[in-house]
Amino acid sequence: METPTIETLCCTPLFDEAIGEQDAADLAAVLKALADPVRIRLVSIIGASGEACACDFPEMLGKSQPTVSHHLSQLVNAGILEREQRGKWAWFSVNQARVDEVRAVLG
Amino acid sequence: METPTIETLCCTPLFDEAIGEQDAADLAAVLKALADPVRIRLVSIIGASGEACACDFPEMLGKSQPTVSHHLSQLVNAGILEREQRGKWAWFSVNQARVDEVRAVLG
DNA sequence: CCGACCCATCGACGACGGTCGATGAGTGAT
DNA sequence: ATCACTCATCGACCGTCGTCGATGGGTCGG
Repeated sequence: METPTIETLCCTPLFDEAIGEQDAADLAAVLKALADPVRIRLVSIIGASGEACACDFPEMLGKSQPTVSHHLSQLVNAGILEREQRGKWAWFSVNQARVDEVRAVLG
Repeated sequence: METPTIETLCCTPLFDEAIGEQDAADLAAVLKALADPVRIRLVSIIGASGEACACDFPEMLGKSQPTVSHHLSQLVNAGILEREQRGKWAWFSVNQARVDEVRAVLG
């Protein structure tokens, strides 16, 4: 060995990797879907109400209808919301299992 | 009243607001700090190791030193990591209380 | 069949975020 | 004092994201 100096003493005992690179990317994707004020309020309102149709959100949130639709899509794609079409209206509910999944990883 | 038609039947019983607008913004800020693959791996490694100095991260993560420093700052600003200077080295540890805070909101 | 309504998609724009090379402040050893 | 080393900050680049107006596909009532 070539004369080990002080820098080899810094931090050798480091857990190599607690979470895999792929798992980290997957978790980041879900968290990114939640990391927006509008989307948090959407999940909060829908969760508290059990289910809700999209028609009320633009006024409640002060956002345009396309913007709300965009956010709802993000949440559905991330598996956080479920979407169900009822005639003219689109109804949404929270996929609690998915939320619990995230909570579990943080523990 | 002006002849209530079918659209008034859509979704009147809606919880007005489960989470405040300000609280939503605050929570979004913390989640945004976590919503990145590199930062998740950082928190994971540091959490599993108890504490860790910044010197090993560039090689472990395959990212440049400025990039790692940038991500560590984000996490410290969000209150997720604690920073402690020890001579030349900067040591980081996980603020578990902050993480539990997030977990609690998701429940 | 036609008009009204709900909602997703598209296109565009401005703002934000991750990344890196270069630089500088601070520390410790010689 | 000088040098080597660690790490934060700066400036720049470019991709991503939140937002909205306009458009279009579906659904219901008349």
